[in-house]
Amino acid sequence: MVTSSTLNYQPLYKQIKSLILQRVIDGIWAPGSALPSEQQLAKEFGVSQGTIRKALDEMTAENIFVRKQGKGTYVSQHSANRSLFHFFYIVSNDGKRVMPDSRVISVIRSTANKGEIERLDLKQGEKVVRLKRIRLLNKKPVIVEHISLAVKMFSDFGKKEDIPNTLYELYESQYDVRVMKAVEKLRAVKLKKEDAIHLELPEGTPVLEIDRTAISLDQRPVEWRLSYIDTQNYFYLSELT
Amino acid sequence: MVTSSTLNYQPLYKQIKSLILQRVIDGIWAPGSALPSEQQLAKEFGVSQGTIRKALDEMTAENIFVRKQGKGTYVSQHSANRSLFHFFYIVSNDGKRVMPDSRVISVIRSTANKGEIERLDLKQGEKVVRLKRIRLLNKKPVIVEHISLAVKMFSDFGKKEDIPNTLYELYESQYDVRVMKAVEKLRAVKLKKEDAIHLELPEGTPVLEIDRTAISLDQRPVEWRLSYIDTQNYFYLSELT
DNA sequence: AAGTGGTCTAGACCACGAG
DNA sequence: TCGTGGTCTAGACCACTTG
Repeated sequence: MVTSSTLNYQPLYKQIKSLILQRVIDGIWAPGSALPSEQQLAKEFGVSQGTIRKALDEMTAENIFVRKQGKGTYVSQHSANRSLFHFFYIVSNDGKRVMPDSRVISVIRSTANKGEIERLDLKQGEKVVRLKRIRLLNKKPVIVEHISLAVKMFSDFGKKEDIPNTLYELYESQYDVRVMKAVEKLRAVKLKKEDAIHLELPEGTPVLEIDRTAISLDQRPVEWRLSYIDTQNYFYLSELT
Repeated sequence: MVTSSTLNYQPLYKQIKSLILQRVIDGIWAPGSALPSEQQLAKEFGVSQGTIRKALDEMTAENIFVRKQGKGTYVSQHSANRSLFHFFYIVSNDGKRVMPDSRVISVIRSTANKGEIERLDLKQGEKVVRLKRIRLLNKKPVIVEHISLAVKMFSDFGKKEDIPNTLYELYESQYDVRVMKAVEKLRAVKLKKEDAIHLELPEGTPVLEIDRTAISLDQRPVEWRLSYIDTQNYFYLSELT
């Protein structure tokens, strides 16, 4: 008899991986907290320490966990450092990373437009929150951001809490949504009149447009962010391997 | 007695890794050829198969090797697919990857200018080869590239052989230089007059500038490439994790 | 069937951090 | 000194490729 086992074959450590991932998604281990030790997990799942290790190794490579030798394995959280720098690729001309500041221009609620429906995987008529803000580097406006979120995921966004500099931390702490990945499409465009005011530049100046969709741990689109960047003194850094 | 062993500590598999890397750099295993099996390497280096495996695992992650289950481990080469796509992040508006064609405009030799000295780590007065070419997507010019190479590394570049579409393959096959990494700085700028002619666009059109330095296996800068891209119908794709 | 990479185990020991 | 992650081994077996 031909079994389907050969088709369904998944290495043990991959299976362990999804079991562990599910726990993270379910919030059984909070971001920042330590996991049980490898030995404990091995005992619990009934596999060897090496197998647990291989699962955790892969998840650490995916930035789901952080390991600290001699201490333990931790559920990674978007620390200020990480959310600013790991997803923030704007660098000053001398190559140094810079800490951006931000100022909110507006927060409005509306019905999703075509771009939002597409990128956030919404249905016609669903509601969104739109946040417009500028980001400053060395006190000068450099980026205008247009951010869209689905209301169903972020119902009271901007109503009760202040909007912090690093949004991904807020999504995680207040809405239990963890951004793990982002896809960016870059192009050069002419600065629009409405954005020109905020960047204090003439209309038509070439700016870098970044069309970013942020994806959560469970593969759902979380945020659509359209940024316009003045790259006269800063650039976007990309390292390819 | 306090030994320095604790300071010099390097895991066995790291040591094995550098021994193996040296062989690749020395060309003892040609690109595309198969390595000895893990068991053979283990025997040769006097370690266990698992240790060899860990070394090869890391090097595979670094794109130095390619593994094929049931067949062997191979020294990776820049196949057309890889050099086009792995270092080529321009995608059409519908998200599909496109195969660029290229047309050489000029090849000249000169003394290195300031930018070249800096990026290629040259001394004042050293010679460079400059290649200017356009790249076409669907028969239309989309990219102008200004490429600079150190003459000392690529002495007869452009003299005897035709210049192929995929330069990194040429560097590898003719000059024994393997590009393993590239750093790109992106910004939006106004199209210059000299480039405008080639892209068939008005002077001043916003274009994406990519300032790329390619780095070899042994960490030396190999190539400086300044590209200007018309992003009206194409964009630059960046995936962050 | 033979050979290769891929997985898994059980157990040992090392380096690191904290008490 | 203890507990944690990190390394290493020897040996077994599985899945994939080729003859």
